[in-house]
Amino acid sequence: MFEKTVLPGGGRIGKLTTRRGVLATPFFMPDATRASVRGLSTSDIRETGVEALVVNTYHLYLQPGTELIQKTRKESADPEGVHAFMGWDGPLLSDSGGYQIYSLIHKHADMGRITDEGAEFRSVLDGSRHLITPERAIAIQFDLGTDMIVCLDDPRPNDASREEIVKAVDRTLRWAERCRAEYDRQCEARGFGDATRPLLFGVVQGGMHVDERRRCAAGLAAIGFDGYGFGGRHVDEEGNFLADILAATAAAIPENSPRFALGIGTPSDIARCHALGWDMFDCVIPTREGRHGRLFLWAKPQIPNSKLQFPNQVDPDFYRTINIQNEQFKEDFSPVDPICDCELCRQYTRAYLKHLFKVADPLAGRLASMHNLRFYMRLMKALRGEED
RNA sequence: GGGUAGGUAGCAGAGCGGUCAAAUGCAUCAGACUGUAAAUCUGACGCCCUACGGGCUACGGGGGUUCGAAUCCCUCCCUACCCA
Repeated sequence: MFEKTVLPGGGRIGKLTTRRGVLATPFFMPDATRASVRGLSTSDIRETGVEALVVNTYHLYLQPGTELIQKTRKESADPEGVHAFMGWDGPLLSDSGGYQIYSLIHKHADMGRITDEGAEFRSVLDGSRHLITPERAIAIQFDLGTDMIVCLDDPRPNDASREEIVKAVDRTLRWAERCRAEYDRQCEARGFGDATRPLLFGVVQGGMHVDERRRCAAGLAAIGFDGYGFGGRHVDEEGNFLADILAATAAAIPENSPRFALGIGTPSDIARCHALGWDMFDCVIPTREGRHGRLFLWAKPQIPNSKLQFPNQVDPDFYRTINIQNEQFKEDFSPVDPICDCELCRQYTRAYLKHLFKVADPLAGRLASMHNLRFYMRLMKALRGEED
C-alpha cells in the first residue's frame, strides 16, 4: 500500500507499507549487495538512521547461494532467509541482478549472452555456467525472503541504437509478464496474502528515448505492479543528468504507485529526482565513495538551529564534498562536518580520519561510510519535510 | 689487520658502454567512482622553460678511458657480512 501527498513543487511525500514495516517516502536504501553494507554491522547501519537495504539476487545466488541462506534458523522474528542470515530485521529490497549480468556481459562479451529465455552467464567466481530466467529471478527472491522484489529486466547502454533500445523494451515487457506470472504462482504456493506478500516492482527501460520510456511504463502498468523502477542509467555518456527522461518516465508511471529510481545517485541527483516525482532511491555512492575517502558535507552550517531545510526546487549548492586523504587535512583537527551528528563527527578529527586512511585501517571506511549514510538520511528527512 | 659483496631518485630495488631522467614496487600528490567483479581504478612524481617540444643537473667523492659512461679503469670515502 502506498499513500502519498504531492507537494507544490512536484515532489511527493508518503508512506509505503511493506510486510516488514512502513517506510516514509522519499527514502534511500544503501546497497548491501552481498548481504552486507561493506564494513558496517547492522547496528552501525541502524545508527545512521537507515531503515531499509538493497541486497542483490545475482550476487547472493552465486555466493553463498540461496540454499545456504535458507538454512539459517534463528530464535527471532525472522527465523529464516536473508534477514536472519545477515541479522537485519528491517525491510529488504532485492534487486533482480539484471543490471549486474548486463554489466558483466557489456564489459566482457564472452562472459555470457542475453536471449529471450533469460540471461546466460559464467560465474566470475569459478567460471561455471548459469541461466537466470525471469521465473528463476523471482523464485530466488522469494527464497531470499526479501520484502520488495524486482523483475528481471534488460538494460542497455544509453548510447545504444534506437533499434536496440526498442528490443530491450520489448524484452523487458515480455519478461515482466513472466515475472508477474511467477510471482502469482509463488504467492499462491506459499499462501501469501496482501499482508504477507513481498511487493513486486517492474522496471522501466527505454534509454534516452522518451517515447520508449512511456511505452515501457504503460506496458508495465497494464500488467500491474506494486511499484515501478527507473532502469538503465539516468545520466548520458557525458554524465549529464537526464532531467527530461526522468520527468517523463515518472509522469508515465501510475500516480499512486511508488517510483523507484534504481542506482540514483549523488545527493543532488536524488534531490532533483525527488522533485520530479521519484520516491525511492538506492546507490553505492555514499558507501563506496566513503571508503575511497570522499565525504559529503553540508554547505550551509548556518542553517538556523541546525534544522536542515530544503526547498522543493533544488539548490545545487546545498552540499560539497572533500577528499579527506588530501594533504590539506593533515593537520586539520576540526570535525569532518561540525553540523553532522554521526560518530565520526562527534568523536574524531579530520586529521585522525586521514591518518586512518593512510594506514589503511578498516575503521576509516567504516566511519566514512557511516558519515555519508548519515548525510543521506538527513537529506531524505529534509526532502520529506521532517524536523531534523 | 685480511677477505668478500655492495654504494642508483623519499625508501626498496632493476639496469652493467649509446634507444637512461633511469624498469618495478612502496611511499607521496591529485583525480574518478551513480540498480557494488570497486579496501578499486586513473594520472603525476629530479629542476626550469614560450612545456604533444626544449634546456639544465643527476646514478657515493675525485680523476681517467671513450665520439659517447649509471654501466670500463684508478683512487678515496662509506656500508654489510666472513676470517683474525
